[in-house]
Amino acid sequence: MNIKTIARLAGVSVATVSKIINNYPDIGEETRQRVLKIMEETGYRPSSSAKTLATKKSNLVGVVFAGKLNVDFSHPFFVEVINAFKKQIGLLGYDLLFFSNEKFLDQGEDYLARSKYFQVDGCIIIAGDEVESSVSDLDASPIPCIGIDIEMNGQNSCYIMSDNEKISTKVVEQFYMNGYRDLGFIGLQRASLVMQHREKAFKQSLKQFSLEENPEWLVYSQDYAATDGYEAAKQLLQADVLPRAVFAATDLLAFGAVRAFKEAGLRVPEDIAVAGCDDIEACRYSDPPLTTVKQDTDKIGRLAAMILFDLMNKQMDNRCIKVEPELVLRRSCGTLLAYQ
Amino acid sequence: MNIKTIARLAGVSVATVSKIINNYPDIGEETRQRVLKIMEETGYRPSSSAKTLATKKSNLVGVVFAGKLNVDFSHPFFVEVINAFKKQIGLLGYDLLFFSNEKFLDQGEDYLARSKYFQVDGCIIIAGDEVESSVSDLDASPIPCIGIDIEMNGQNSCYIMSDNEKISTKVVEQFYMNGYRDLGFIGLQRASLVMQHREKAFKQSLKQFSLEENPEWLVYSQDYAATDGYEAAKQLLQADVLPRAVFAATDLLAFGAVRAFKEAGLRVPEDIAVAGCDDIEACRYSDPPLTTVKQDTDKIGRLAAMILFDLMNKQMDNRCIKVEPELVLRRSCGTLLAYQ
DNA sequence: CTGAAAGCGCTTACAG
DNA sequence: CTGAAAGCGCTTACAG
Repeated sequence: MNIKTIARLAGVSVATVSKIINNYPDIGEETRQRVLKIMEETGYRPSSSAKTLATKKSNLVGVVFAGKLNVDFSHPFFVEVINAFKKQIGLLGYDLLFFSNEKFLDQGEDYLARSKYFQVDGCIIIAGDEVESSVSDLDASPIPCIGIDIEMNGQNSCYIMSDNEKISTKVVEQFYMNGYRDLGFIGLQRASLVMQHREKAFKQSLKQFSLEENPEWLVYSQDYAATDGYEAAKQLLQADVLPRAVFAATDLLAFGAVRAFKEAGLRVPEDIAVAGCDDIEACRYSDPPLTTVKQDTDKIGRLAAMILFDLMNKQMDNRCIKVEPELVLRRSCGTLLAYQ
Repeated sequence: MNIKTIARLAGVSVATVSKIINNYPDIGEETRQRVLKIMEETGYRPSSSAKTLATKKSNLVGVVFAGKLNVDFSHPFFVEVINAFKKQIGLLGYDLLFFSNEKFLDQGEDYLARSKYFQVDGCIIIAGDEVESSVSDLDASPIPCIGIDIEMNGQNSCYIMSDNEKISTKVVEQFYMNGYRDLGFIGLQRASLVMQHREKAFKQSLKQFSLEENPEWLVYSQDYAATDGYEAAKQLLQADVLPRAVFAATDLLAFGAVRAFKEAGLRVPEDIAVAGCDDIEACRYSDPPLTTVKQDTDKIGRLAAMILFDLMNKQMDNRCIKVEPELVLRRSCGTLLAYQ
C-alpha cells in the first residue's frame, strides 16, 4: 500500500495525494475529502524512509550516552533528564533514536557516522565520565547538538547543566547556618567536569565563610559506588581531628560514608553530619534520611528539547544554560543550634 | 556524498560499490581495496533511509512503553530491562527507536501505524497498567513483537515475565521458615496481570502451608506510590489482631507500610516483619534494610532480545517464558527463631 | 486546483 | 568478476 495506489483509487495524481498528506492549502476540498476517505479505508501509512530520502529530514533525534555511562543508562539523573526530554521533543514532533553503541564502537565507527547514516535532525549528548573523543566530531559537525553535563563548542551546539557551583555553595551555606565550622568533602579521584565544579565551589565557599580548608578532610573516592564512598570515608576517619560535617559529591558516596561512620561508632548526624547530592529515591528511606541537593532534571530535559528544536529550525548562538539546583533538607545534616 | 560519487571516483559501477559495502564475496580483491580506500578517504557513509526503502528492512526495533508507564519510564524495573535489552539487541545489529507517544496518541494514531511508518523490524512492548487497546493491533500484526509483563497472543509474538507466582511463594516460604504464621498482604486495587499473579500465588501459598487467610490482613493500595502503601497499611492496622508479617507487592508500598507501622509504635521487624518486591536501590539503605524479591532484569532484557531476534529472522511459535526471581534477605523480615 | 516527471540513494535480478 | 537498469515510495519545482 503506497501513495501510488491511493492516487489510482482516488483518480488523482500522486502529487495531489502528497500535498494532502502534508496539509498543503491549495487543494480542492472535495478532492481532499475523497482522498482522505480512501486513505482511512485502506489504512494507508506513508513510509518514513521514502520521506526522509526525499526531504533529507528524518524527524529523528539521536540519543548519545557518551563516556562511561554509555554501557548503562540506569542512573536516575540520566533517566529523568531523558524522560523529560522525550516528552517535550515528542510534543514537538520528533521521535528518539538510541544508538546501540556496543556493536558499532567495536567496529571503530563513531557517533557522527551513525548520525549521518540515520540522517537524524539533531542529537542530545548525555555525558558521563571519560567521554570518547568521537563526541567532538559530532560537536564540530553541522548536526545540531545539545549537551547535558558536557561542554560543547560547535557552531550548532548548546549545552545545559545544573549550576554545580551553586550545589556546593548551598550545602556549605546550610552547614554553616546549622552551626558547623569543620567541613569535609568526599570527591572523585578522576573528576568529571561536573565533579570539578562541585569541588572547586566547595573550596571557594569555605573561603567565603572563612572556614578552614583542612587537607585531611578532603578525600577522593575511586569510583561512584557506595562502596567507594565507604572506602573514602574510612580514609577520612584517620584524620587527627574529624570534621563535624561532610559533603559527599553524590548520594551513593554519602550512603557509603554513613555506613563507615556508623561502623566507627559515630552517630549521624549527632556526631557527624552528612549531605549528598542527586536526591535519589533512597534518600527518603535511608537511616537517617539524607539531606541532599536535587537537580531540576525535569527542567533540564525540557529546556534541552526546546533549545535543540530551535537549533534544528533556526540559527542560534552557541551558549551554555545553567539550571538552579534545590537543597532538600532531611535529618542527616542535623544542626548544632538545638544544643546551644 | 553518495554511492554514485564513490562509483565514479573508483571507476566502477554503483552495483559494485553496493556489493562491497554489503560484503558480497564475488568481487575482485583489487577492486574491493580500491573502493574501500576511496570510501575511507571521502568519509562516505551509506544512507539508512535509502537502504531501508530498497530493502524493506530498517534494522530498527521499536520500543513501546504501553499503558500508564508510557508517560514515565523512570521505574527501575523498566530501565534495567530495557538497558539489558539494548545491549543485547545492539550486539545483534539493531538500534532502538523510542516512539514519542505524547503527540501521536493525541492525534489518535496508534503503535501499529507508527511501526509501519518507521518500518521497524520488530517491537518490544513493556507494559504497565491499563494498557491501551492499540497494543493488541500491534500484537495481531505481522510485525514480530516481544512483550514484557504482558500477555501476547499474536502469531509473531512472544512474551516474557518474571515468574510472579514464585515471587509470592518464596516470600511466604521464607516467612514460614522464620516462624511467622499470621501473614498479611498489600496488593493493588486495580491489579495488573503481574499483580494478579502475585496475589493469587500469595493465597495459594498460604493454603500450602495451612496458614489462615484472614480477610482483614488483605488490603489494597490505591496506586504505586509509597504514600499509597502508607494508607493501605493504616487500614491494615485497624484489624482486630495484627498479622505478624506483611508482604507488600512492591518495595515502594513496603516503604510506605514501614512508615505507617513505625508511626503506630510498632518496631520492624521485631513487632511486624515486612517484605517487598523489586529490590530497588533504596532497599539497601532503608531502616531497616528491606527484604525483597529481585527480578532478574538482566536476564529478562537479554532473553527478550534473543527471542525477538529469532522472531524477526525465522519462524517461531508463540510462547511465554518465565524467569526465575531471587529472594534477597535483609533485616526487615526478621525471624522468630532467635527468640525461641 | 491538478498532474507529469525528475530525483532522493540505495539494492537486486539479470546479462555478459 | 562487473555493469546497466528498474524499482523502493516519497517530494517538489514546473507547467498548465
